[in-house]
Amino acid sequence: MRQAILDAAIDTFARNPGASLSEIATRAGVGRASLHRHFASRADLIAAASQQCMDEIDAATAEALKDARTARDRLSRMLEAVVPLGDRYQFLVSETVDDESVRKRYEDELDWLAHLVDDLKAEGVIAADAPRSWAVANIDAQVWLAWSEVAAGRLAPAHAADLALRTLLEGLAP
Amino acid sequence: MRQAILDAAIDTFARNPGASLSEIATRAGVGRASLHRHFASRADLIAAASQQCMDEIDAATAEALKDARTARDRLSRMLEAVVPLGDRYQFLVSETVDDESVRKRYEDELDWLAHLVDDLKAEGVIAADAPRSWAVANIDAQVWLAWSEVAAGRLAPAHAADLALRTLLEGLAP
DNA sequence: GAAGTATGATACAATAATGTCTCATATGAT
DNA sequence: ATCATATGAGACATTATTGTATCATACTTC
Repeated sequence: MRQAILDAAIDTFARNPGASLSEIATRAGVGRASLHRHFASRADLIAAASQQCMDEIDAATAEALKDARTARDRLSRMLEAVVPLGDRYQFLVSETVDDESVRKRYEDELDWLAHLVDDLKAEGVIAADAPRSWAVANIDAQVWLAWSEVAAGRLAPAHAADLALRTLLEGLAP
Repeated sequence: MRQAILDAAIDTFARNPGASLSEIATRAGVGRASLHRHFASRADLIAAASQQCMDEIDAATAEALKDARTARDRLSRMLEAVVPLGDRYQFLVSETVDDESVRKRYEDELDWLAHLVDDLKAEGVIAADAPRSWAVANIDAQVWLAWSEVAAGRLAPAHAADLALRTLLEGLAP
């Protein structure tokens, strides 16, 4: 039950940071009193959800990257790991999360991506003239795009990360 | 003043559909009483903002597309017209807007994009094997990406649509 | 300067949301 | 079946938000 509440919170708060706890409880299929039994306050729920999202992303990323040798390898593996967690990302960047340590951690993540972009340029995977922040933003966007197309049933989970990588590097042209 | 309220509403509701009217008023730099003088209720404010966004997008799109001859031309001109209105798009797809006629209009827009994708494939601009919904979602994403990079001052407005088009079709590779 | 209009701050009533608590019922373990 | 625990529904007090209204002050027009 606790996880159902967290999942409902992540999903709902990502799109509406002002959503009521009643709405979260309803979406989780539990009573509001039960929600309060698991999470003493709104802030507690958000903090727990934030922690879970960050832990999941960190674990998936660390596991995926441990054997990566090239920057391109890192990018590919990162996408494989993170696309299934697109909704977790979305929650963390939403206005719901207003915690300084989460902010810091997210900024570290962006920093890591920026360095990855630098390495991709050095390897000639990404064009040297592509604005760095533009490349970072596009990587982030592909994560969410792939996740939401899978969630909508319009894309097979097994192909999502590959398609995101291909679109990111080669675009949609033939 | 009325426009300042609408702009604040569009900007704020896009990210937090549950934002309070006090917050909107503050961001608009007006008193809450003044907000109510212009918009009798929350729903009225949202309806007016929705109408404005749709009108702006429709006008810009119609103007941009009137001389387009190829599908690629249409795409390029659509991006030029719509990137500066990325925040308007974001507002319309947010959970704030819960109006059936707006929903319908947005779906018509997606339908138009899907047909554009078909034409782009027929012209060989987009790969025939690219999933249709994937292409549509990527076009939408590039609008928002370009808009937000410009808003953050990381991208020059004059280059945004071009960069979006290039990234969409050719990706980030050299 | 005078008159008319607009505005922000504030108060108020009504409603919604939050956190706390109780109780009848459901669920799980034995 | 019995007992212990968990749960949802609802009540309650408090806080936040919304819509309405008032008033002193600011602003605009002449």
